[in-house]
Amino acid sequence: MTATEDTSTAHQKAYERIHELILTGRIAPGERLRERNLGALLGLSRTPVREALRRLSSEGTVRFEPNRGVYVEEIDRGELLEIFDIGAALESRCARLAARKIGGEALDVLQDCLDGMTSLAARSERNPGPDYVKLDKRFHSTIVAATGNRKLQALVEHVVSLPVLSSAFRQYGPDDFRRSVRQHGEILEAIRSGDEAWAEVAMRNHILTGRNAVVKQDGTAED
Amino acid sequence: MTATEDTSTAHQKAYERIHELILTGRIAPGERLRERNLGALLGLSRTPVREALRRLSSEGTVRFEPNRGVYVEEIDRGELLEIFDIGAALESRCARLAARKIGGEALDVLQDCLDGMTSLAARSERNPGPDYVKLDKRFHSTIVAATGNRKLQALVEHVVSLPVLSSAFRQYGPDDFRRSVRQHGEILEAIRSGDEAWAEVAMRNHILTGRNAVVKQDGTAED
DNA sequence: CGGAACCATGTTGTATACCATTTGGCGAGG
DNA sequence: CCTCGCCAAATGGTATACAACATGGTTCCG
Repeated sequence: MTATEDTSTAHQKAYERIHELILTGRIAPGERLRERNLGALLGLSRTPVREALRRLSSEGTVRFEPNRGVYVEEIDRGELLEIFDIGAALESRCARLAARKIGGEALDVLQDCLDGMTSLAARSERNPGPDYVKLDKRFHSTIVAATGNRKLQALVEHVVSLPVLSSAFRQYGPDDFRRSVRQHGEILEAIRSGDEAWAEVAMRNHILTGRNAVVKQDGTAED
Repeated sequence: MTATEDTSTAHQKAYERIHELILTGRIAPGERLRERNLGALLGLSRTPVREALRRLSSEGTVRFEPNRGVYVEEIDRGELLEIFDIGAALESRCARLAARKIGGEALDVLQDCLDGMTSLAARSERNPGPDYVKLDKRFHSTIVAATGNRKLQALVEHVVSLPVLSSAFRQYGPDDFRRSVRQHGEILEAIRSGDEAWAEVAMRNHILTGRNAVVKQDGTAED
């Protein structure tokens, strides 16, 4: 394990695995999720699986149809771009607040994430894989947490979960990942120096880069 | 029942009731929520209660501490104001999109909500009560749903759930409610006419009015 | 031959049971 | 008298069991 993930509880594990399955496309949009099935796959009972699905439902990633099952929520390009815009607004705001309020401990975490992402992006010729995504996630989460606003944290966690990661996962090439790492470095530097305006803009730049990647993959290209 | 609420499922009922208990302050911030307790109170087993708590947790309203229980999330004035700003940004954006995309059916729903709120606000000398809040919620939900963006819908649902309602509930007087009704009328008119800029501004005006109410109750005044 | 009702099967929704962990109190020992 | 450790009760975490609903196939009737 590269990231120190809290897989102590079953539902947490279920959430992470299912989320990953959806983001990586192993479970396609519109596809049905059978609770018993997932439970068997993860070696768990239906209960924690259901809790994970509730959470995913609350985040808008899946959809409960009463007595008729759970389905992966479809999302079209327009929606995704819209969400990127919102994510850019929210996260840049968080970066600004973080630059003002962040403490040394959180800065260390950010540095660790950055180091991890750097080595992953440098080492592999291909996509860095799930570990990279976890670090990316953690980096952003740490910044949002540094704002001290828990509700805001929950919010960004949701809006970020899908677009940033799904886009990153899908069609980023090695160069894209390296650029992403560089941008994370800029964000960290800006926050560390306490430059609110820079932090805000660096984050916005980062998110909109991801958005652009989605724009460019114009939907005609299949894997 | 004034609003056509979907209380068919137990967890839905649990969610609404618990949410209401928290918003109305019957359960105080920081207080512990015991699952068996709530189950007994609502006439349900722990399972749907737990699912409701998971959802509330995902929304940032409560906090799960592993093996140590669920607690109502505390929120200070600064956080709340911050959230209002975000809510203003998100909802005004939704209003703009809704003005472009909304259909006749959704407009009817909005009109119904407005009518209901009007009569509730006019009739009672005191605060209109929970029914008003449900209509308010439904009004906003309908607008967000009209954007056609499910992820965005989930997002706004979360950000709105606490601030708009809790503030409205707590210290609005009859005049405040009447003004709120008038603003809803403006929003509906703007959306119906398809005037995106107006819709956006009308919504922002509405949210920031609520924010101002929070600012004014300066924390020194007790009930 | 076509359609509708019924039944079998599978899946979700909810309740209950069991296990792990925490917590508060009591008693023994310093 | 204070402290440490053990024990019991309570509570959360997970698994399982049961009930309600949806679905697809089959059969019976028109």
